[in-house]
Amino acid sequence: MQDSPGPGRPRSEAARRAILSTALRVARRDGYDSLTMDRIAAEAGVGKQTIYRWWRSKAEVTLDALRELAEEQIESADTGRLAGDVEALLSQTFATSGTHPGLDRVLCALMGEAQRDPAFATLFREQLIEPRRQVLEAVLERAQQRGDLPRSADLGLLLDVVFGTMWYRMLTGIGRVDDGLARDLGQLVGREAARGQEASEARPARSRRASARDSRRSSRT
Amino acid sequence: MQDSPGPGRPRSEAARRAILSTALRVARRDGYDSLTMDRIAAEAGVGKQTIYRWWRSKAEVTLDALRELAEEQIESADTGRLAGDVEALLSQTFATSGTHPGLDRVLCALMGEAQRDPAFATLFREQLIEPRRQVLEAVLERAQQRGDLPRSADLGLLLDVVFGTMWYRMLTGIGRVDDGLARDLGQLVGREAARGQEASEARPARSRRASARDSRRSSRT
Amino acid sequence: MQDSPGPGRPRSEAARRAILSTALRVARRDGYDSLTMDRIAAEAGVGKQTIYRWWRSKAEVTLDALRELAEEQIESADTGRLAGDVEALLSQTFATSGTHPGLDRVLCALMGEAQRDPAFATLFREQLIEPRRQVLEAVLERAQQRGDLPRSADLGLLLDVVFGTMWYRMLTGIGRVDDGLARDLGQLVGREAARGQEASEARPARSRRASARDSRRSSRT
Amino acid sequence: MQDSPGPGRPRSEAARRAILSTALRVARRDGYDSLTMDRIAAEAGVGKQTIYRWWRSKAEVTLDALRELAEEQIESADTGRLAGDVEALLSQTFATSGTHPGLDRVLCALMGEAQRDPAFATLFREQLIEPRRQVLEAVLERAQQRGDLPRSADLGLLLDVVFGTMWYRMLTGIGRVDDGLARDLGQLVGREAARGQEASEARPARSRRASARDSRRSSRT
DNA sequence: GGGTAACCGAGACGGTACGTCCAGTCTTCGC
DNA sequence: GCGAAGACTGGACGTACCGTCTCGGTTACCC
Repeated sequence: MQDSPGPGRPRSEAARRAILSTALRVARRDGYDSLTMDRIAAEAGVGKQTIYRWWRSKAEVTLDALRELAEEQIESADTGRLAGDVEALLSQTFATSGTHPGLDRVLCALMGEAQRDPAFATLFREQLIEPRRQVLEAVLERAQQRGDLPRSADLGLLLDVVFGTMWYRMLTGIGRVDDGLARDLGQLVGREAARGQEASEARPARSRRASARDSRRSSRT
Repeated sequence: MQDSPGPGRPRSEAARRAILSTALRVARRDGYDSLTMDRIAAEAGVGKQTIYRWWRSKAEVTLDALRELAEEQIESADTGRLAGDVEALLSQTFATSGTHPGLDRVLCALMGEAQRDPAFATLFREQLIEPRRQVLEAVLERAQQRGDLPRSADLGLLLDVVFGTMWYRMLTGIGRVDDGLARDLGQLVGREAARGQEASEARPARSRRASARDSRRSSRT
Repeated sequence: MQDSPGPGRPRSEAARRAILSTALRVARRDGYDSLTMDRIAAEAGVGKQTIYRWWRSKAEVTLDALRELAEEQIESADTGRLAGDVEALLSQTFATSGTHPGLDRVLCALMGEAQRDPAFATLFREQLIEPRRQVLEAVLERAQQRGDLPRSADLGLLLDVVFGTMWYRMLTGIGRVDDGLARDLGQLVGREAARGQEASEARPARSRRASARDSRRSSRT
Repeated sequence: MQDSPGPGRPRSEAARRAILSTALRVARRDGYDSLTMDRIAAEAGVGKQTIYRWWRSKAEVTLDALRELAEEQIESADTGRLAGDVEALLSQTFATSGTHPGLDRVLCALMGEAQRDPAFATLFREQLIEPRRQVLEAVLERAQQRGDLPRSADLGLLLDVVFGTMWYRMLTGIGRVDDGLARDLGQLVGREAARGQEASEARPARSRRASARDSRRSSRT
């Protein structure tokens, strides 16, 4: 089962890289809205068809570029305390935007695109939203195993709260997305954990979904 | 200080209403993306210039229509308990989307537009985001006066958390935005209040911004 | 049979003059194409309705302005010789364009408008084309009475040739419309007169239309 | 020196033909004024951009269509006599309008457009006006070589007179443009030739421009 | 001297065409 | 078969004018 390239010219890695880097560069420098397929093609020295052969829209190109850029980083620290872990994780996430000016705006633009194109919305969720959730979820589950967080805690809700607050500030421009927010959210999660533990003693461990990966059904209907 | 109409033909109220209702109807029925200036004009029986005379984009038209629709509702209940008040408020907010199918998608689309057009972003924040924040802020301040919520609480953060979670679920499609979420968030705020009270006893009442209207500086830098 | 103005506010002479002078001024300065009804109204300090009440189009306004301007001049000299009379008349006509820069271009623009609007074409012919023809026709008829031009001469054709050459040069920009042309055309008419006299002796005075006012039927079908 | 097509998709000949024929058909049937870019695009089944890629205005499209239509015809007869040659040439030219109803109106409309758009005026002169002049000029030069027309004759003036009279009648609607006119103008030119010959004997052969192609300087200043 | 009627300015109205931009597809040649 | 180049259809955009309308207000006459 070797991946025989089959007949014909193989895909050009150079073109692929040129497209991705051009898309990200233009989007960061001039704003995502001034990014057009024609412009990517022109600036990357590439035919438009070559782009359409591998991606369905400029949103997917940008997402791909972003995903590649972010592939390195997702690493969760282990400070021993839940609040500290969360804070460290968020702080690290926010730092990326700091070192890459304009990246946060591109991120917001993609969230905007996800509202217009359902196909892209799925991709966006799978490749950008979910991976982050899983990292934080891992941190929370580790806390559960340590006993810092009761088994009954609604992990999905906590994920939504943490990432929701972050996205809300980015999207609306209300409030900064910085280390202060990382600390605030870390402490909030920490307090919820403590509170949850008391609750778990009071209430006899109501069964909750172990995984928060799909929190679509996490709320009571 | 009457509003003298000035010279010239007065603005047509009929055209204004036709434009707003057409925009909202089309956006809800066929999706915000199939809403075009040409189509609003055609279906409202109106010249395009008449739209551009009073609004700058279809986003502003839709926002105006939405604002008018929402003008009635913002009423905060008073259940006597903070968690109950928050839950009631959110529940009521979510109900609007329930009774107006497609409205949530329009809302998300507008949040998307706000990412592309800074001028619209400002309008969107001022006319849709901030009014909701103020209603919830009033609830929180009432709780502070009742003593249910310590003076030291960071109201801005609480607002961000509550609305952030709601928007995050709407925008990503992860998790429902229903009465379950209203309850969860109400309880979370309630717990934060209790926790804050203990904290306020421990820490000697660090000065915090009284108003959370501008939470832009609410995080420690 | 006095022209009792009847009831109601009388027409504003000030507005009429402002409209005509504005139209001519703008058309001469910025070109006829940058003349719009809105602009006339704005620069003349007049409501658009006031223009439409008295004229049907900007072409008619301009024609009116032009007609008023030209009302003074049409005066035919009498040099005693046909060629001299024609040359003097044309020379005088061309001089008007010389002293009023941009006027020739406006004239050409009106000829252009006459191609698009049949109603205006009639007006244009009656108020600008025909009056000039009649002046020249009078000169020719005077020559006939003097015996300088045979009765059998086709006056209509001569009028067409003289004015046609002038208009052709103005419209195409080929060749100058100046005193040289006036002399050339004067001499040409003079020669035709002489030639016609010989012909009239040879051919036994075929009946020709006395008036060239309507040369529509002047050619043999 | 072959015309290598270069890279990229070659221009669509089908689209080019569809555009030209649609433009001419609509202009002839419904009048040049009801010809719009949108309509050409729609009826030709073509994107608007494709029209704008190759032409600058509907005037240029129509001119191109007209030019293609006229490419066949310009053929000068040789009757042996100057008057006959001119008459034959004009008669043939007028016949084109006869066999293609509405074509004369389109021609007049283009002359009108030339008054509004200097860029088009140049094109119009080069591609429609000048070619006709050159055919007649060739006839006149042939006459000069035969000795029917004196070397001293002002060819430019004769061209202006002949075409000027024709255009004047078309544009103003005064007088027919038919075989009668062709005969009248032929005879007029014939008489001028004879007259010129006498003059050339009297006056000692004043130097005149050999070519009348550019009669811009043909008149004495 | 109060009606009445036609005028006046201002400017919003429905509508048509414009010329541009971009999306997504198609068609050529060359590697 | 992939890739660069670039022309293609299609559709929305935002602007410019047109010719009409609807205000408040003015100016004459005529009873």
